[in-house]
Amino acid sequence: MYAEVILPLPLGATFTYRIPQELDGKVSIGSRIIVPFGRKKLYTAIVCGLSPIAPEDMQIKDVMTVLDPWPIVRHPQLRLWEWIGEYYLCSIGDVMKAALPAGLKVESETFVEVNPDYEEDTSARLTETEAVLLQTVDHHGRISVADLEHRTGITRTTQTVARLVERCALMISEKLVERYRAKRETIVSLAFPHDDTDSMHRAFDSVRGAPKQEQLLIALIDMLNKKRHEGRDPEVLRSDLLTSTGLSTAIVSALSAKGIIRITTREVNRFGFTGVATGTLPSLTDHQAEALDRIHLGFLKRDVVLLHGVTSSGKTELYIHLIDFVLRKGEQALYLVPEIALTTQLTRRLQKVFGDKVVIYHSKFSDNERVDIWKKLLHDNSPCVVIGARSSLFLPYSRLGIVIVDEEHESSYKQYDPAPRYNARDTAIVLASMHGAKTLLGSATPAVETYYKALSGRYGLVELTERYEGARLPDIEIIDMLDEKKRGRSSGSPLSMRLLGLTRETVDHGRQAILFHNRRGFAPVVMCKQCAYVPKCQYCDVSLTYHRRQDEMVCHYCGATYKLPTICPSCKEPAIDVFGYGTERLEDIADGAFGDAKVLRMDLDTTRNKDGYDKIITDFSAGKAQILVGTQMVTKGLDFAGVSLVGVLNADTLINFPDFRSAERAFNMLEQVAGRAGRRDDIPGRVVVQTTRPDHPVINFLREHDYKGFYAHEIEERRLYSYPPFTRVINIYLKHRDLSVVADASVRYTRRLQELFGNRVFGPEEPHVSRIQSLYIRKIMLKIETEASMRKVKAILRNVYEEFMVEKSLRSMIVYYDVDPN
DNA sequence: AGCACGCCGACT
DNA sequence: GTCGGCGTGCTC
Repeated sequence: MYAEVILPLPLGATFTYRIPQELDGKVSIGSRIIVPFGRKKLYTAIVCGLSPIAPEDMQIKDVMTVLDPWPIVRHPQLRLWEWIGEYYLCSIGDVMKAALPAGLKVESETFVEVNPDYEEDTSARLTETEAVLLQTVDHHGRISVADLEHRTGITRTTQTVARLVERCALMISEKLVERYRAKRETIVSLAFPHDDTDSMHRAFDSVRGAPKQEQLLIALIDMLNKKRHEGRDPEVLRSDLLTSTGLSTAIVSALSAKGIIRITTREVNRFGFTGVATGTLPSLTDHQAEALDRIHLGFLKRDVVLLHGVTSSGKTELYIHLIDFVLRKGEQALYLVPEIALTTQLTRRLQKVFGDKVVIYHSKFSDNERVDIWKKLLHDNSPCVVIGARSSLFLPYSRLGIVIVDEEHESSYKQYDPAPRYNARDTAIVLASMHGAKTLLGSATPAVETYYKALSGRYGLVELTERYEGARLPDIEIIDMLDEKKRGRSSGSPLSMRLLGLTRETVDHGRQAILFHNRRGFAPVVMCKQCAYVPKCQYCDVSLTYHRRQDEMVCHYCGATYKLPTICPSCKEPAIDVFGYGTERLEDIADGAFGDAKVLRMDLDTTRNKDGYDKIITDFSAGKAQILVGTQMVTKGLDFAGVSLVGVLNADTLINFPDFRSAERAFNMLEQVAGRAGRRDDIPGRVVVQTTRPDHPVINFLREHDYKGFYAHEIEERRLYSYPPFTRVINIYLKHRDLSVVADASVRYTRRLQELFGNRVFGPEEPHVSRIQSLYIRKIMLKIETEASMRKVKAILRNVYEEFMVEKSLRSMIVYYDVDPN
């Protein structure tokens, strides 16, 4: 038999391997196997097909190992992988890379060791590099090539190592590096039945004169009796035994060696939910109950229903009821959230109702944890609800009943880099349909595309217009910053007098304020006051942001850091200064301006580690701070009861974004932040938006919280300029290290596409950041009618690509697609 | 994506 | 000659 195989590489094709006799019958579709690929590398591959026929004119290698006794990828998953590859124009290997947690993708590494039979041949002396390498290997024993290069600082060892192997000095081998480790616990129990008094006496006799062993034995018997008394299994965790006695593992081993106790280990899962599930569902208001009925009705006719509910209208309660409904049918539910960050508050809520049926899955989990969850879903068919970010689409569901996509409009559902550049919301709908399941999209500000589909009848539509317990939407006050400047009041401060006053008032009343600003770091502009020189990133063609905490300039695209120059590299004057405001500086200003009010900051820099985000949220909701300064992050579905003021410092940065989604993005984001104010009816919320464009449509609709008005306005713009949902956009990116090569190639590429697609092609455009990590970029945009056949479009795109890639000078040009871009 | 191979220029 | 840099082609 022959296995068709997917490799985790960006290669278009699948590959065929022979299944050797000894593995006969052990390989099925979805199996995880190890195969040799290329000269020496070993990779994890997933079997996607089996055939008795060998492909012709090809040397076929053998499958090396079958890693698991059963397939680890289910059929519907493989179909989803294929769909993503097709639709988002990337290789299935790219999809596999994103889908499998790293712990399931073992790879080989090359190791070298000294040949024990090697004797120095004095007639042919070693070169210096050879000698250094040999010496290092000798010193370290078996060492990986990567490690060797790291230690010696020699970059190209392969040639040298090859020569040393030829001279029989070194031996090389490929070793599989297994990353996954199951969590194990060590259990201690008596080696004999507890009522066997003879053995018991003998045991105590044998520890006489060893007080610590005796102490441990007594403690163990104590704990075991207690467990037995409580009707639980008579076994004790070694860690519990050690902490309660303060003794070391050596004592445990000694008792084990004497045959008194038995030590066993077992795998445990990492889902340590220990709380108690109340199992009671939240009660629903009349409005909510009605909406729930309408959702159920909607699902009778449609596979997708949009729940359009204003902020604080209690969408989560409805989700919980829907999940419960599905779990009762014995099916699984997937609850997608746009940011990992959102999960904490939500998880607690769901766990209270569903207890250990709640499974959390996102990228900040360790790899081992993710593998555990994968395996749990693979073997355990009992109903559960998975809460997760977009990667949780890839888990091995067996009987999915519903997918809920919360905040479906969120742009973070779209993966931008690396491939697969998929939208989790749209992929969720496909996944659900593969399982015969339903999809519920929920949002206060649905994406224009989604609302359009709902209005045109492709999706069901259920609206929830009442805010929880009648709480009013906050009043929105627009502050014209040009006006403010004219009156000379702001004097360069990022806070208008009005916002300053309101914040002070809020703090004085013992309430909380959120200040939203879309720029992190201390100062977004570094410039020479003398000659206007602006330092840029050497790889990315963007100006740098000054971060004061680390006292360095940071490139927000690639993360490169630079020292702040003391003298201007251009005019040699000591006139370098920083300008503008980022969240770091805002935190400073707020700290100084509001007396003893405590200020917290939430942005990428303060939430780097796993718990950073949690800590800020817990502290702020516990009232440990009065002011929260932050970027985007503060807009995302957080529930702070004490917040009565939200300030948006610069709405212009949102409005002025130069792409077709900027108005939508700005409206959603502003409406979202506004929703953070006055979550309780006893504290009226107030929102202050500072802008230099108070008459912009986005601002006008925002003032009235008028989503439908905004939609009606925006959909006309989209129709007028043929943007989604009336067309499908595909962006084509060309990258090359040489500016003249991309510049020229992109013009010709566009021209060629125009011959085939006519006026559906736009560009080439030099993107905002026209160079990232030393590669120059050009963008070509394609607007295709939604009814057009994607298959044909894809075929044409592939042909054009092939046409250009035969040119020698373009071989090293990178071409990739972004389908349905943000 | 890796990795080898081949060509080129620099160093000794 | 040796070493490192870089472009090119191939992987069942």
